[in-house]
Amino acid sequence: MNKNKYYITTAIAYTSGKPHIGNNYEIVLADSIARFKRAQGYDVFFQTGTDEHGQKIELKAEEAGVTPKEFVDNVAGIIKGLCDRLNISYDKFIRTTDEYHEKQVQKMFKKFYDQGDIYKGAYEGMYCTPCESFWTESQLVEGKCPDCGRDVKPAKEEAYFFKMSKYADRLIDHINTHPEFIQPVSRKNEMMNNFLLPGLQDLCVSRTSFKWGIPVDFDDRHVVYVWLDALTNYITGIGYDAEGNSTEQYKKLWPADLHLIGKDIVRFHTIYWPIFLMALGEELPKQVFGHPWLMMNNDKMSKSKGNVIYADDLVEYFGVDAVRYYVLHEMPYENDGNATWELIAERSNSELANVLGNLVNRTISMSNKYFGGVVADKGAADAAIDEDLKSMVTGTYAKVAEKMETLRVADALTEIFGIFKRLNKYIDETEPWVLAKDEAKADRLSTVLYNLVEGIVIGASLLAPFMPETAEKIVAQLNTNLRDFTELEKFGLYENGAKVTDKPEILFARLDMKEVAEKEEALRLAMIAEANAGAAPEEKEEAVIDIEAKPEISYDDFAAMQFQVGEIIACEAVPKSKKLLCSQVKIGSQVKQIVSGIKAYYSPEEMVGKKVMVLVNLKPAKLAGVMSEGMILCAEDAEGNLALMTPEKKMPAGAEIC
RNA sequence: GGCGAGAUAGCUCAGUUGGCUAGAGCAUACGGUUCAUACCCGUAGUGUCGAGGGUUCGAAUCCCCCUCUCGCUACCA
Repeated sequence: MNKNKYYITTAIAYTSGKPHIGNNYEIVLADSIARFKRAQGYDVFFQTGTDEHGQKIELKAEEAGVTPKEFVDNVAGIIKGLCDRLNISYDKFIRTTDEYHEKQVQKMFKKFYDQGDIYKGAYEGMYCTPCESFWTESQLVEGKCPDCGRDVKPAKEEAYFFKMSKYADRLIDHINTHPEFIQPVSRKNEMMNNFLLPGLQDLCVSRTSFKWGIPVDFDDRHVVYVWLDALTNYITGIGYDAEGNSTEQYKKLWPADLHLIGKDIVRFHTIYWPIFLMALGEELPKQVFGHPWLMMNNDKMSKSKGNVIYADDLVEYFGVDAVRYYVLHEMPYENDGNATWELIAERSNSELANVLGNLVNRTISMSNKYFGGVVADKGAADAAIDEDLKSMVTGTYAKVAEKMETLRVADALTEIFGIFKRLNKYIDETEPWVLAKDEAKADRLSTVLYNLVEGIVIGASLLAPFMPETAEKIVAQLNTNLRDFTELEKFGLYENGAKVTDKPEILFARLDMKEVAEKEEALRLAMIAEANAGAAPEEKEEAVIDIEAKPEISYDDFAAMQFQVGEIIACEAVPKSKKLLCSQVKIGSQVKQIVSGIKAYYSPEEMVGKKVMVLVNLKPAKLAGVMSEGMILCAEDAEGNLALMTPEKKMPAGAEIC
């Protein structure tokens, strides 16, 4: 055992709305690791929190008719409530609107600027409001945000940039010399191949297009943009000071031992965050683990599909530990996991109710039935059977600890349940009900029951970091306490002659699959109804779309563009591309080949015969290796749906549009 | 298009440097048992190991090629 510190963090949750179980998975995982490390004797500090700035929140607040602060206060409250329901043992809940955080972010920004890491430039491109991301035209997918698939607006703004390239070589070196830094390793390869080796782009770290953020104190038109604001929570939360007056706590805890994050933000945690830290002259975190996602029916959760699962609904129905068990045990290390109400119910029945709950119940029942609840080791051992049991039970801690060392939490749980399965088998081996019929074997029977109780106590103690409530319930029924981790390799510490409860409580009731299905269906319908009710007025509002105004142009600018009606005489999908159609377009007497990114909205068959609006004199270019000699024009709505522009009356191919 | 991962039992997956009749869990069937929440214990399976070719005494494993899936990324006028 040791007194080493262990600083673990989760990503901070964005407060634009209530998170679903897929988001909560991370914090349950972090919690089980934190609890396990604590039990091992580490001086653990576990930080989580909320990311509360940005344009999206500004807009959401406006929609809701409240101030941004009121909005995030509410959501942060919801998130804290979920943490409580999930029994999360965080030591610190940071909010990026906390005053000390905002102050330090300003100081860091200034420091970077003063030392030449941040410079002022201009950002021009397409902006996605929900993602708060700028994209170059070429990055867009079908003219939409490549991240979320939603509409983007052209925008240009003055902005501060961080010189990433300055630190790239050092980072590459660090990653190469610290193979454990990025986990799983497949993510490391992606970062190296896609970003670091080709050359890092500078990162935009400020915005002028919205106000809900931390102001840049020497240039108040700017607010600090998301990553510099959010990532730094890991140090501001424990008392970092950019002017050198960091707290003792900070000096003790930093660098973090583990940043637990979703695989979607690995890039920010393994590239930008380390570089910020290098620029601050601070050490890098020891490990970043990008965990996979929890899917619903192998599909992304969506309110309109009615398949969003919220932790509080699950906790209410299954109980907190059944939910914790499910997400911890069913999530693979590297691939996305899957969840449905049926799967959770099935797991709860087969593992929790049958294996664990029933074991505790039958053991206590027998103790009461045969010995009035008194559990005593009468020393009547059957060496062949008992020693195998004992060595299995006492050998489990080492196996579990080994799995936890590499964050194989699901495997650790499987090891622990091995104890309970082994104990069930022990009952069959010893057949207590047969022993009970023979007075001469009373001592043997007593010892058997003692061994069972002792085994359960050890198993429950190991289980405590993962299912704290259940572990407590078990030892309470056995009238004892959870065992310290230093004593898990000893067998026989249960107080000889102690008495178990005479009213065993059912730990996990068996669930009727039909009822589970009905419950799920009811929630699904309610959710769809809510989504529709919410969506209807929204659609009305979006009947009109405003896009950002472009600079005025002269008539000559306009006249330079040649628009004509084209008739599509043939069309086929571009091989090896996901979104492109290649059309042969008849314009007057000539036929041009034009490639367009509209495969998602029009099939090649339905394109043929259409009269469309074509920009004819656009410089030809190769798309996905296919020559394109113009542009077919489309209208686009807020969702990014495309519609071809066709003449309102019959017009011949080649007719000029002017 | 680039880089990477993968395809094994009905389902989820494990199979180290090639080596006995290819495994585990869940689900299924059968048997045992009755302390217990109709539970627990045991037994049994079934596999063209994605397709094809090659190296080898021997290939799920190594090489080539093909098909499909997935991740990251680029392009998408």
